[in-house]
Amino acid sequence: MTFDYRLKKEKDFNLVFKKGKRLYSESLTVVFFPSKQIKAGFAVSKKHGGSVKRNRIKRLLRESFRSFIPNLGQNFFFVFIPKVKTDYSLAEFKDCMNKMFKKGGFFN
RNA sequence: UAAGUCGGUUAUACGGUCGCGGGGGCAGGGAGAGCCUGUCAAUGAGGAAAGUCCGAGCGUUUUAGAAACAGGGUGCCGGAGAAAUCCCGGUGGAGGCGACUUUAAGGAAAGUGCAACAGAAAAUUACCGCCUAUUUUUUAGGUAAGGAUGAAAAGGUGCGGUAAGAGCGCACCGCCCUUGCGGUAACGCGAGGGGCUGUGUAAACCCCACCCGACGCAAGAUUGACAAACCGUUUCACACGGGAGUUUCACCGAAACGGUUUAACAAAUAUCGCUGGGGGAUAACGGUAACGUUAUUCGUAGAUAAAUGACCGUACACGACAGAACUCGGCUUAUAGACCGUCUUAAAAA
RNA sequence: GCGAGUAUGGCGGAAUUGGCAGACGCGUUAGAUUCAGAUUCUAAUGGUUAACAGCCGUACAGGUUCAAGUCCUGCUACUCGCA
Repeated sequence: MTFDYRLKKEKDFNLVFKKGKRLYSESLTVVFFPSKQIKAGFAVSKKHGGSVKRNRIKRLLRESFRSFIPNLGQNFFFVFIPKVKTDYSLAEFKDCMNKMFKKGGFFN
């Protein structure tokens, strides 16, 4: 997942959180808002654990989002919020993302 | 062999595919600029990166300069080091059969405070008791052995002594003074003398000695407008203001006018600070050691919503604690498993 | 990243200089009042125990002291400030 696909600025985050819509699944919440580009950000708080755990979660989320980029037709800002659990796995995140993208109709 | 003691090392390894961070080479595009694209081979978290408990560099504040007070810190001796409350070696105390561990360890005879309850009394004490005289139950005197209270009761134990007792006398121990020897020193070992009122607490205030200005990379710097900085000229003045505890001293003047500086971007990192530094590894020499000196060699993260992941294969001990955010030296805390060495005790054998 | 603070019953919140920990309020439980309930009144209320005594107990682990919620050190959790 390259530099261009990342959501960075605080303005953008605030925009998405204030005006965006939400979808829920077992281990993920996604907030999205239409825009010019596809960009994704990840909100992982201290509730999820120490810095090692938090980095691990972000890596897994980035990896799973990367696999969906070619299939996404419309341009949106996404913010993913994982739910607090003891264990996380890539397959679980991929599954949840797939479900939510189908629900929202983001695929081509 | 068992139980222990102290110290050290390591922190999954190798290969393949996709992906990420910061650079580099090559090729192409472009007037030009890492401005864009492609490609190649390298490279990319720790022993604690953590806590932020100390110290230092570095930055800003007047170049942090002088003195006094306030505030804070440290406190056996010697050494190492840029420095430190750390580190190394020793001394005394405490614990352990021992290897060894541990220790904020100056001053209570400068002064002040506190010592609840209990007890007669908590610092020049006398309730019961004991003894003597008077007397028959008091009064006066002597005394601090015994009782009782307490965490602590006025050197301890024994013998002598006495009306009863008491360092009143003696012996041993403790304390203080003098002194000899050893040690750089803390101190140790010994000799002589003194009968030797004076509790504990300074991690209570405090005294003594030594040290410390404050704030921190979210420090701070650069680029636009308002403005600011610098330079020059003129005028005014010795007052006011300027340091993030206070006072005094030192130091720095103020205003007006003229000139010079100004590519883009406007973001809570656009650029700098931002990584070569008291660096690491190996060897030799000096030192008990911390460490020092010399030689050789290595080139080693620099992000900013913030880089290490996914999948597959092989091996085994089946992988703990855990993620750089200016840098370095210590401390403290978390930590699976494996390996190496040191010494001690007990048992057995020789 | 840097700096500062707080922690005491079920909850809020006291405890002067170190000297009997849990004042006070709320809640809970039991009893009384009532036909019943509310209100009111009384009692109990940290743990261990059937109960008493004793022991333990101020986030946790040590230290100083005769004695620690209080002083010192470490550590954990939470809160606040700084562009």
